[in-house]
Order: sequence, then structure tokens, then C-alpha cells
Amino acid sequence: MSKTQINLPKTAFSMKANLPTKEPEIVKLWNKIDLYKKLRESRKGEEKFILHDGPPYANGDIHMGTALNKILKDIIVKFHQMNGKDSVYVPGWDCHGLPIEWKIEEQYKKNKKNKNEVPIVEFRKECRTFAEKWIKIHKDQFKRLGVVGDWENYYSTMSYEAEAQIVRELGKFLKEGSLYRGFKPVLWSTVEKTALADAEVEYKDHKSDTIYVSFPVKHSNFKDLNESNIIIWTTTPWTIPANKALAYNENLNYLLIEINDDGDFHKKKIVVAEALQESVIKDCGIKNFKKLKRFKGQDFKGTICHHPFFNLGYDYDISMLEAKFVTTEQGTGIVHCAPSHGPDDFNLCISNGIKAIETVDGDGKYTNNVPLFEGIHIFKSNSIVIDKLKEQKNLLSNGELIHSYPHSWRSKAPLVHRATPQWFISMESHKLRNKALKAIDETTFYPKKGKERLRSMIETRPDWCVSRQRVWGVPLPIFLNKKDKTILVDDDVFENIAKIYEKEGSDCWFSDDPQKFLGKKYDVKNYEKLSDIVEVWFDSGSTHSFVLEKRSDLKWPASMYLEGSDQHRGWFHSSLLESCGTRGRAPFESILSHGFVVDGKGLKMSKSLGNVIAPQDILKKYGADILRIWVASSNYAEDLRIDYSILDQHSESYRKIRNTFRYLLGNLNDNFEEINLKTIDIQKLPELEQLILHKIYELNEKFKKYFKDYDFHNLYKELLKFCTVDLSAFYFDIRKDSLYCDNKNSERRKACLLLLNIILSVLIRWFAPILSFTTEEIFQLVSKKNKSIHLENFLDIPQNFQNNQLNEKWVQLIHIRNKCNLSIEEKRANKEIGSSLEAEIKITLDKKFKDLTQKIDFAELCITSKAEIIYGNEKEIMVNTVKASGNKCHVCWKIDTKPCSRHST
RNA sequence: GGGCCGGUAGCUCAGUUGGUUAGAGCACACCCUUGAUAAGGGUGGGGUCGAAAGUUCGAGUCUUUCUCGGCCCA
Repeated sequence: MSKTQINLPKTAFSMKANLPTKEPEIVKLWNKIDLYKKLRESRKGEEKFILHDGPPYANGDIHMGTALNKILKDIIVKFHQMNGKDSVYVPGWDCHGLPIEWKIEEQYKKNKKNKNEVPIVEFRKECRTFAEKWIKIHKDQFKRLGVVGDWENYYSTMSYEAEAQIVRELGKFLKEGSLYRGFKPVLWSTVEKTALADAEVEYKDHKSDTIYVSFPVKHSNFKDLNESNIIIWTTTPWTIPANKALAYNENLNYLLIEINDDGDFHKKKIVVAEALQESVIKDCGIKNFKKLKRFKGQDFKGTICHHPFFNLGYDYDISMLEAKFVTTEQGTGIVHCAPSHGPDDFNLCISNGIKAIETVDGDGKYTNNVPLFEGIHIFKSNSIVIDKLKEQKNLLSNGELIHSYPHSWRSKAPLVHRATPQWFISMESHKLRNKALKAIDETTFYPKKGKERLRSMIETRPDWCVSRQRVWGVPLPIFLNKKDKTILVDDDVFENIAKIYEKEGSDCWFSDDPQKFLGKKYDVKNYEKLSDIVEVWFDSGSTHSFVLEKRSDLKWPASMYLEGSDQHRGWFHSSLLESCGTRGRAPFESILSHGFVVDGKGLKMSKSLGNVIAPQDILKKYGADILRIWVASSNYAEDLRIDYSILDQHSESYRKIRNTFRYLLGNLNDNFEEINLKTIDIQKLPELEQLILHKIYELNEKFKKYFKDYDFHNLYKELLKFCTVDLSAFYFDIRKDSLYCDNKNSERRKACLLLLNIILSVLIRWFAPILSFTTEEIFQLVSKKNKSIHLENFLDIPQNFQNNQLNEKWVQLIHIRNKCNLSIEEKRANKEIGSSLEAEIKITLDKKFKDLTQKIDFAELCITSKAEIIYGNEKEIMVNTVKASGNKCHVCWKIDTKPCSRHST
């Protein structure tokens, strides 16, 4: 009966969220109202915030890392949008490259089809179809996460416009002269006469010739080394003619040893690592020797040797270089380096200014760059090398070894590293490195540590190799003059090729008459067309040119690039170089990098550990908003942990937030009214309401600060704390009595309803970028405008909400309230009372609190039936709780000896 | 193996230039409520700050070593 007299909350907003089924409906709604278009219209002419999407690879279902990345982007885009910016998000995909080629070849293998018999153009069409399929799947998966963007007009690196622009970009490097032809070792099959990718290699046992070779020291700053011989060990004697350097490790100890055995090395001094001395002595059958000196690897610094074939025309200097890859696992602790025949050798040499040259041709025969050996096949030359070394008295010993060695998976033939012609963009010739370093200085990094990471990479990286001997990519638009091998550099030709690609794509490079690309200016008879493709990092590094610059809804440079921290070496890096090379500055104003998703213990996710969680599983079990909370509440500057217990806890927080909204909606009976914050007569409100307005003001200040720093986990934490501490446990709890039991005309109750409206309108906006679905669900329920929450702005909280004096006062009042709670709890533990309304509290305060507490009703604050304050001289706050005497009002449940003042009639 | 980054309560995170008994929310335990009810309130337990050594009157905060983990490179 009494229930009819009170105002109980009533709302259509269910306590149970049921996100997995509700969210897809909301995605449909956004589709139906064309939210993205409306977002753009609503911000027409406003300042732009452009988060340029780093394209994911169109291959396979999305994983947690992808989900994290997209949600973080979406949160940021939405924050800026609600902050009044025209916050445009154009998603993109990376489409060219080996992984897709590989997938298509796998299908061929299954169907017993031979790739070499399929025309290139047909093969490329299949790659394109494959990528298209995955773009479509990704799109739906991203939308399901609540990500809003221009899904209809996405970009891809395989679009005709992109392929055309990539040609134009390369043209700029060619014209400038920083793109040059060089050589670099790749895994090569002399049988198939082709380069092989890592995945096409299988390792099998192979019998190799082994040799210990001496390199006579020509000059050393370390006196003891002069007139000694540096010993190396190798399993590929045929690479000795290509030797250009020796590598040592400065942290190892080395020995100078004198050999006293008869033979070529009688009375000669040799150098090997101390840790390998025994094995070398044993291997080479040395009987009599004397250790002369022990020294550190760093003493090698600056040492120059002769090539063992010095007297046969190999009269160039062999430098000794420091290299960390030199170990004492086997050999001599000094490694011979042929930059044309090993990646380690290549990298070490190029960083020391020694370039690789073409020493072996496609058939496996030495070129004319190699004296004595020209025309000889490398697989037949080991014995010749060994003979010559013996002849030159530089062979300490030789033998054979069976070891694991790379072979072609197709022909089963052993592979070699062979320097092949490649195309490089120079870091130095046109000061690309300097430009990039300057651009890094001008970029803001979130977190700050990203700056150092990118800088240290740019400082040390070698020239950029942009060519690949594959099929699925943008063809390098290069013609070589057949006579003098010079590169054809002509804007008209590049533009002609670009125009053709714009119309029909780049497939035609492989199928059509080359004259078509040369135009009328040049005769195809005089030019050789290249068949290399552009490495995919150049593709994605160019997205700024065919997306940011080409689209009128975007701007160049982007406001932000946002990717995982691995992209310091990837997309951040390639975009920076491409843009600095062509435009002299970075294509971004800021970079935000996030860590990796790891499991609950901080270990990386892997199938073998069984700790992989797929976003699809989370969506099914919890819903996207829980995943979005996980993103927002985690510190992306570090690795992000996730497991089901972590998600369980976030869904607990979600329920707390949801119930906060439910309380608001219930007491408003879903009749939400948008309040004009500027016209509120704050002084007329009760102090409690004024205090909450102050708290809203304070939180908004924090909100703005955290948002400015992209510090979402602290921002979310503050929002959650506001819901639980300030609202649920304090304001809501206290005001239940007024909301339920006051007369509807009560000023106090009206003031509270005003606050509930204000809180709802502020809170729903604060949460909208994170809880995109739930806030929309609420907004659809209360807004009569049939609009989306995401079209709203954050509210300007008026300065007059701030009231520091009042806040300081209430800090003390709340302190007293806490003391009361302790006292009440004591009686509750004694079973003297149950609910706090059964209590009457007597508070003893120092007189100085009189002004502070005079007008405060502690029965209201502490939700007791009665409260009395006694002012005395004791400094300490004392509270005495007794069981309230009298009768319980049937309506408001307060106990009093007198009839209830509100409900006695 | 190298470079960079990190390891604060069960979980997510704060801890300003080194300074009193290391904080918050969530989770947990117990109690209350049954008019936010698969909700709400109150009280409470729980970390010596990855480990060790050092600098200092004093270190989670500085140095070194080790250890565990992550990314990149090899």
C-alpha cells in the first residue's frame, strides 16, 4: 500500500546488458541513419583532426592486436569529434606482398597446379581477389567492434589510384638521383635461376668442404699483430674470392700462437680466439706450438690484412670489422666476410662503406669481377680455391663437414646467397637521413619514448632496398638503356605509366607491349624493361600520398599515426623516409604507439601455450563495450595483459557504470530533459547539489587534461571512481530518501532531479567514446531527436560550477560522516541495529565546527532517523550511536517518537 | 647474442625534484538492506614495491649486477 505513495524508479533500461545480441542491432542503426555521413555534415568547416589509418594486411581474421589498434583509434577519433573537430577516419588495407602470393601458391599446390605455368596476370588477379575477400571480412569485424569510419570509401594499396601514385613517388626518387642500382645477397637457386623466399627453403644435411685460411696482417695499431696471420674457418671455400673483410668480436679474448711444426706454417704466428684454440689445434693437426700473447678483441681495431690471393691480383685491403654476430660456437672466432654472399656479411660491410658487387651470375658462374675464376661454376670451384690457397701457403688445413644446409623445396638443389641487382634509396646522397632525423624532432610522440626508438633506427639504418623479385606488387617503373645501362629518367614516361595504371591497374606492365609505357619519345628496341616489383613497405609508406593528399576530406600531414610499437621499424619508419625523401618532412604531426597484447601473466600469446584469445570469443561472451573498456583502462604505453579473469573484472565495472545510468534513468522515469547549464541558479540549490556540480567541474578539468595527453586509463579510472564513490555510495544513496519519499513538489527533490538530468547528460558524453554501444542504447531511449550520441559535443561546464570553498567544507563534513559510519557499524556488528535508519547518532564536535555544521542535517547525510550535534571542547570527533526510539513511518521508514513530518496525513 | 622498454596489493593503475605507518578503484571476506534487488550500503583483511648489492641520515624513487617478460635486430 505504501508503495503507491512513493516515487520508485522506473525505466526501460534493463539491468542486464545482453551486449552480444544488442550491439549488432546498434551497428545496424548506425548503418541505417548513415552515422558517418551525419558526423561529417555536423562538423563541416570545423578544424580537422586526421588520424591516418595504418593499413592492416588483408589476410586472415583479425586478432587481439588488430582489435586493440582499431578500438584505440576509434576512441581517439570519437573524442576529437565530440570535442568539436571534424574528425575524419578513412580505414585502409595493405594488399600486395608475399603472404598473399604464398596463400595462392598453397592453393595451387593443393590443386596440383604449377605456378610457373600460370600467366603472371592471371596469378595477380587471384591475389587481388583474395585480398578483396579479406577486406570485406575485416570491414564487418571492425564495424562489430563499434569502429565508425568511411567504410564505403576505404583505401587500399592495390587500388589503381594507389598503384599509379606509387609510380609517381618512385619517379621522384629516380629524378632526384637518390634511387640507385646496387647489389645485395638473396637466397638463390642456380638450378631454377631464381631467388627464393625464406618460406621456400628447406633445410637438409649437406656435405661441405671446410677450410682454415690465413689472412696475413698488412698493418695493425696493435704491434704484436704485425707479421702475424689471422685464421678463419669456412664451409664455403668458393666465397673466398669474394672476400672483402674479416669480422671479430671485441668482447672475446684472442691468442697469438707460434707454430713450430714443419710445413707451410713453420715459425709462423697465427691468431685465433682463446676459447677455440684447442679445437683449432686439434682440427689442424698442430703438434708443436707456443702461446705468445693473449689480448682483447678490441685490439684488432684498425687492423688491415692481405687477401690470401694477394699475389694473384687480389691486392686490395681487407679490413677487420667489429661484429656482434661473431661467436665461439665453432670456427676460429674470426669470420670471413663476403658481402655478396651472406646477409650478415652484407650488413656489416655496408655499414662500413663496403658495397656488395655482382660476383656470381644467375647460373652460378663467377663474373668478370672475380679475377682467375671468371666463368667457373661456384659448385666446381672449391677444389680450385683449395689448391690456390695451398699454393699461396695460406691454407692451414682443410676437411669435410656434414651439416644442415638450405635447399630449394622445389628442385632440392642446394642454395647459395648471391648478390643480385637491387634498387636502393640512398640515406646519404640527398641527406635523407638528416631530413628524417629533423622530422622526428618536429613530431610529438605518445608515449615519449617512441621518439628515441625511431631515432636510433634512422641513425643507423643502411640504404633502403626497395626492389623485390616477386610478382604481387607494383612493378618498378624502370627502363634501362641497353647500351650504357643508364636509367631512363623522364617525367613524361613516369606520368604516362601512372595514367595507364590509373585506368587499368599495374597488371599490364607484365603483359602489354613495353612501348605502351615508353610512349612515343623512346624506342623500345633501345630499352630493357625491369620485372622487379616494389617492396611493400614502400607501398604502405606512400599511403600519405595517395590518401591524405588525394582526398579532399583529409589533410596532409596527418594529425596522428597510431600503430603497435613494432611499427617503429615498419610503417612509421617507411612513411617517414618516403615523405622526407619526396616532401622534406614527416607525413604526421604526432605518433601514438601502443604495446602488444599479452596473456594474464605477461607472456605472448601462442598456439603452443594455449593462451590465445580471439576478439570474436570476447564479443560472443562479453560484447564489444567490455573489450573497449579493456582498451581504455589498460596502459597502452606498455604491453597490455588480457585473460578471462581480467575481462570478468572489467565487466563488473561495466555493470557498476550501467547501474549508475539505470539509477539516473529510473528516477527520471526515462523523462530526460536537456538542461541549459548556463542558466542554473546555483545558489538556490541545496549545498549537496552544489557540491556535486563542483565535482562535475573538477572531473571535467581532469577529463580535459587526460584527453589532451591521450591518457585514457587514468581518464577511465576517474570516470569509474566518480560513478562508484561520488555518485553511487554518496550522492545517490543520500538522495534516495528525497527521491522516493519527498512530495513531488519538494524543492529538494526538484533540485535533485535537475542534478540527475545534468549528471546524465554529462556522463553519457564522457563515456560515449569508450562505451560506444551502451551510451547509444541510453541515448536512443531518452533522446527524442532520433539522433546518435556520437553526434553530440562534450558539454562546456560553466566556471560557476566550481566552488572550492564549499568543497573544502564538505571534505570535513564527509570526514565526520565517515566517523559516523564507523560508529553505526559498531552497533550493527553488535546486532543492536540493522539498517542505518534504525540508528540515532549523537555527534560530539569541537566548538570550532559550529559554523561548519550548523545547517547540516547529519541524519540526511548518514541516512539515519535522527542526528544530534553536541558542541564541546574535545578536539576529537566522537560519535555515539543508539537505537532510534519511536515508531517507523510506513512510507519513509524513518523512526520518530513524533508522527512523521512528511507522511503523517 | 645485441638495442630499447618494463616488472608497485588477486586485477587495472597512482606514486611529483629520494623524506613521516606505500595510495585508489575493482575483486575478496564479514555484516546490513530487500523501495537501484542477478542491484545498493557499511566495515575489514591484503603489497616492503621482481632479486641482491651499493650511494645516502633516509630509496618504490639514484647506481651496478642478476632475473623474468615484451618489441625490434641478429
